[in-house]
Amino acid sequence: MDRPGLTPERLTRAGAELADEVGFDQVTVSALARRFDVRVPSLYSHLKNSQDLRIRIALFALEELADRVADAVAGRAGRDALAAFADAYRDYAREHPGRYAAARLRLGPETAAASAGVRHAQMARAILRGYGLDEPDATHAVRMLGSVFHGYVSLELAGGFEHSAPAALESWEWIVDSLDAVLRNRSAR
Amino acid sequence: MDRPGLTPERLTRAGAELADEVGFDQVTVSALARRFDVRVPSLYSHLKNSQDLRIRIALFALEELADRVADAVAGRAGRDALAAFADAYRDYAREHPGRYAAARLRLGPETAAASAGVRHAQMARAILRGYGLDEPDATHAVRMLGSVFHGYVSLELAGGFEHSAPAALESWEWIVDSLDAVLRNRSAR
DNA sequence: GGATTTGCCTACAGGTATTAGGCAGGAGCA
DNA sequence: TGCTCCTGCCTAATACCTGTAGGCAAATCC
Repeated sequence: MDRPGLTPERLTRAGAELADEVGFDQVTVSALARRFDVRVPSLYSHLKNSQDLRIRIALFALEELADRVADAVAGRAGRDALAAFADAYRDYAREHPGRYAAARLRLGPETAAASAGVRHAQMARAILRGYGLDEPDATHAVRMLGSVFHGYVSLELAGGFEHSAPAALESWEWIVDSLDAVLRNRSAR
Repeated sequence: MDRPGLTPERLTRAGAELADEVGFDQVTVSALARRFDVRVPSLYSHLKNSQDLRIRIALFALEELADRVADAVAGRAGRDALAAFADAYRDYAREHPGRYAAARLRLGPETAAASAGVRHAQMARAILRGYGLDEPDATHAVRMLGSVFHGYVSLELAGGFEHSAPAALESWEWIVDSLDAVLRNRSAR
C-alpha cells in the first residue's frame, strides 16, 4: 500500500498538465484523483475544494507565464521588447492552452494582488517606458496591449483564424507592427 | 395541470436571460427546468442535450449582437463607423454579459458558417472599406479589430479595470482613436 | 514498543446529465 | 357525444461530480 505522496504542489502541477490535455474547464477533482490512482476524497486533505484547485492552477500559470515573459524581454527595448513580450504571450498560450485559460480565471482582489499578475502589469509598463508615454497614456497603452494580446490569442485558440488565409502568424506580426506604430506616434506628441 | 408550452425558442430565450443573471457557464438544464417549474427530463423533448442548449443561446446572441451592430453602423463611415461598431460591441457585452460569453462559444465549422458570425465579419470588412485597405491588410485589420474589441471587453467584464484610474471608458476611447490612427496610416501607404 | 499523527480509505448525501418508458388531456374523427 | 391517437410532461433509474464524516493502518515520535 504505497502512498502516492500527494501534496498541493504536485496536485497543482498535475492539474496544469491535465488542463493542457483536456481543457481547463474539464479539470476536475475526480479526473485528478484518477490520474494519481487514488480515491477522490483523498484529495480533499490537500485541497479545500475544486475551486481551490482551479485557483492554484491559475496562480501557477501566472507565475510561469510571467517568468517566460521576463526572460523574453530581458535586455530588449522598444519594438524589440514589444515583439518579445507579445511572442512570449502567444507562444505560451499555444504551448499550454489549458494553463493559459487558467491564467484568465477571475481571482478575488486580495488573491490577485498577491499573484504574479502584478508582475505582468509591471513588465508591460516597463516595455512602454521605451516609448516615453506620460500618464494617463501609459495606462491606456497597458490596457490596449493587454486587450490585443489576450483577444488575439483567445481568437486564435478558439480556432477563429484556422480556415482562412493569410496565416495567423502574419496577422500577428502585422498587429505588433501596428501597435509599435501607435505607441511611437503617441509618444511623439 | 397547465402545460407551460415549452419550445426550443422559449427555452433559448430563457437560457439567455439566465446566462445574463448567473453567468453563461452556470446555465444548466436543471436551472432552466426550475425556471419553467417543470421536471428536468421534460426539456429533453425540446433540446438534444445541454450542449445543444448552449449552442442555441450562442447563435441567438450572435444574431442579436449582429443586429445591434448593423443598426449602429448604418449610415456611418470612417472613424464614426468604427466607434459605433466598437461601442455596440462593448455596450452589448456590458448589458448582456452572459449572452456575450455565449457568443464566444466555440462552434463547429458548419454551425459557425451558418451563424450570424459571418455577418459580423462582413460588417467589420464594410467598416474597413472606408479606410481603403488592400488585401492582405484588410484581413489583418479585421483580425486586429476583433482581437482588441474582444480582448478589451473580456478584461473589462472580468473586472480588470475596476480598481484603477483612469476610468475604463477613457481607455476605450483612447484605444478606438489609436485604431483609427493605425488604419488611416496603413491606408496611406 | 506503545501512543499519536498522518494519509488515504469507505460510506454517504446532494446535484447535474441523460435515457426509457408511462400517463393524461387535447385534437381529430365518427 | 364518445373513441382513438398523439403530444407533452411525468416518474424511475443510471452515471458522474462535489463534498463531508469518520475509520484504519502505516509512519513517526518518545
